[in-house]
Amino acid sequence: MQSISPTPQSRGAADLARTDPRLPLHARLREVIAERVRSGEWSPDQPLPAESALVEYYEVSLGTMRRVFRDLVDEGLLERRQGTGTFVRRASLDASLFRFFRFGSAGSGFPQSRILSAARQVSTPAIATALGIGTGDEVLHLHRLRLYDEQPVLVEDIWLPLPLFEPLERIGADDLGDLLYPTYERACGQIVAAATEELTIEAAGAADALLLGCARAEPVVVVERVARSHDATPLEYRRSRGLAHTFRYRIDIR
Amino acid sequence: MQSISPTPQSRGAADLARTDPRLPLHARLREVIAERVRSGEWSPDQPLPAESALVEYYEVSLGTMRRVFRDLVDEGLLERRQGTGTFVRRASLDASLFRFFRFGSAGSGFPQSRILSAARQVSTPAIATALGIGTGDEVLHLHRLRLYDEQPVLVEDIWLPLPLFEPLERIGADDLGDLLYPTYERACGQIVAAATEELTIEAAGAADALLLGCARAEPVVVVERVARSHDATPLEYRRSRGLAHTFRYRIDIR
DNA sequence: AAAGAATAGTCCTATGAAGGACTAGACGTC
DNA sequence: GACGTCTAGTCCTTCATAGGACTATTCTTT
Repeated sequence: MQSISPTPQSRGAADLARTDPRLPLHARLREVIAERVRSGEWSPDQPLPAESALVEYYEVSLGTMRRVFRDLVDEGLLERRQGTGTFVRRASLDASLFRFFRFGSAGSGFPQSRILSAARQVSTPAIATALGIGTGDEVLHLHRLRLYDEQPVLVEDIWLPLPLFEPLERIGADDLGDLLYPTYERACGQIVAAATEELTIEAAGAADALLLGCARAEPVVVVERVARSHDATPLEYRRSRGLAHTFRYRIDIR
Repeated sequence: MQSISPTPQSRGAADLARTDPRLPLHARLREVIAERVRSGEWSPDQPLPAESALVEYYEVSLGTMRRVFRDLVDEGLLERRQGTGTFVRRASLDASLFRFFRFGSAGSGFPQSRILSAARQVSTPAIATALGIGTGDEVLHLHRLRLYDEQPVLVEDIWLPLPLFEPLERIGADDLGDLLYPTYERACGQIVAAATEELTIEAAGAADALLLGCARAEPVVVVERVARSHDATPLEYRRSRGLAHTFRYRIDIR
């Protein structure tokens, strides 16, 4: 007599069976889906399969499936549009540095960015730590000035790990555009999904003082950012400096 | 023949009927419950009625009720403990200012606070705006120094609207304790549920320089906080200053 | 008294089913 | 071509039901 097959019927149920059975089903399914998202299986322009399709594939109820999606939306991994579909979330952090600084003519002005230099460089320990690579590994270094209404506002150094961002070298510095993150995605297929920022206050160095048009040793706010992909790989290390007296940051707690 | 009563059966359903019927049921019920929480109907120590009881009272399904609770937990209004109950959330922001500043000996040291003065004062326009009262209305003003390992770290001015916080005047300045928010609750029945903070950078004034032990005009970080109750009434306006070179703030985006 | 077992009350997980709301594209009419 | 209508496909709402997990208390036993 042949033994009844103990294996699940669908491919999806098999994937689920591999997760920790002590966890609730929705938590297990969440990890399975999150893993597929992080692996880059779906681009931000293609919708994920419909919830009804996934319900069949994983053999769970609609309620469970929707719970999973809601958690992943809260987590910032996905976004849903009624009538349209479920999409991998594409972050929009590029202009966000400006939220730290205030300017004379709010609204009327326009932001601009000027690449001052772009060159290969050997990574220092600080850069290597931030990007999770080895000290001495080659990185791409961009030096950039950001303006608002023709006024210099931010000085930025940007470091990018190198095999990954090689395509950028073939783009002229003038063609990188004002927004870098869409360029990363277009040229290198890298999607920035999250970032950590650290704010400190220092005295302006000679070079920065010149660019920002202030006295030496004037206080500047330093924003250090590490941007990451969905799977938490560091993609970019950025150090931005702006005049302290234009700094203003607002935060709502709970 | 008597007309069949068109009114809902339960008191809860009647409350629901008064909300905007174009909204989904869970959104309407959320507002009804949020209003009851904000009105102070339940203290943070008493559990709300069980979800099963509310399901009967409002004549909705368990799924809808749980959706409402989940939204309110996400909003920071409630917290739930399995097996125990659902409670109004009590915020714990008091020590949080320290998260903006770093210190030499992390961990080992202990925070301390010293009230320098406590007195009635007539509110300036800035104070009145922050607290949503009239310019010239009386407020209670606390001047406070916060230390870490005996080292002065923060200078604080705190203003409290006055009929409300009168009980504090009867407490000796020395008995206010290191943590003010629990004292607000105990003495005045006011629960701090949320806050807005704004960070800017200024030059130290003479008095602050003396207290912080730094040179005049040295850069300081100013944290302006407006703390609010669940129903968004401003409870406290606070202006804290700390040395800029000890400042470090970390933020995770998405 | 102390340790363990039963219990009542709470929130949590999961399913199945029915219908509604919203969007984008195809189609036809004017 | 411009404008509506239709339609298939998506996510969204709501209900009813069943059982499990967790906590605090009471009761029993030792």
